[in-house]
Amino acid sequence: MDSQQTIIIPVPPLFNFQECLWFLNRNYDDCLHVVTETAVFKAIATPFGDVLFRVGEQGTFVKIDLLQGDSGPECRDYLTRYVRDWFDMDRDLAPFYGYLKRDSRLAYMAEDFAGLRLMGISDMFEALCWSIIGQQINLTFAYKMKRRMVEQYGRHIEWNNQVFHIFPEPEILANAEVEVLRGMQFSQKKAEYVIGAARAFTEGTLSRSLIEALPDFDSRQKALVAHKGIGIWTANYVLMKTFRAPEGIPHGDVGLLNALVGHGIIGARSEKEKIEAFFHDYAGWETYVTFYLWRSLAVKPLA
DNA sequence: ATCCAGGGGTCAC
DNA sequence: GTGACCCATGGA
Repeated sequence: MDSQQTIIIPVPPLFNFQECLWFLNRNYDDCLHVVTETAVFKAIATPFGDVLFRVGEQGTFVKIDLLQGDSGPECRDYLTRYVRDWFDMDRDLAPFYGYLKRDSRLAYMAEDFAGLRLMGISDMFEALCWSIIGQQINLTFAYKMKRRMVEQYGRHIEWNNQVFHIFPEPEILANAEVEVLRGMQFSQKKAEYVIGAARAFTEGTLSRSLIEALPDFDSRQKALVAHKGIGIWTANYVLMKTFRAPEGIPHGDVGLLNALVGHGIIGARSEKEKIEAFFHDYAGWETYVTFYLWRSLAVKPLA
């Protein structure tokens, strides 16, 4: 009985749960999961209904505990795949670490961030909305806006006197009003973009399966950028987080550029050819090195 | 007040 | 395709 509510997954080499957990927490207030010292709680919508689960570590296993919702075998399989994807557990990082260690500027990352995985956002609609919200504003503020939107439009699960939020469905946000989002400090355009994205999903002109069906990175990027409010940065962010496309470099990203300057890889933000050369050296791992550079921007608080 | 923040759209060339 | 310019909304 109890065993049916627990799933264990052997951890792959070069995997460090605590590093991943720390990234999920950082110093931001993400409303879509709750991180403790040893675990992360998350509620999601599944084909089997809303589910609340906890991901922790047990020896050399990642352990998923089902706390609320369907615990049948199909749902457990779904959650297993979900967590494997979320933590990018099926990737062999050895080649990437090979590149890092040959790069004197970034070699320290292979030690300091050892086992950190590129944390994904498997729900493309969520990834898209989040990247629209995050355009050109600081992350602290972006997380606040996301929280207001999720609390207003999303479902939630209550468990142990705590609330766990689920990202809103496109059908709900498609009928949201710009004025309401403006009240949550969305700019006019940002409100229009999010609602527009939700309508594209409900109308079927945009979906994960549509993008997935396209043959290559360029056509996927192109299909995304065709929508209002989605530029290269936003499209590539989605391709990185949802589809895990290695080429999904968030070109022009302020954090990325700051990290490149900070590591002496470029002298100024405008040095486009040096940036290109840098990513050429990490071919196949462009988004991973971007993720690690983002990670380098966040300083771990002293114990 | 000033500059910055995990950009996008428009419009000329 | 590229670059200049404008836009929005807080944070520090």
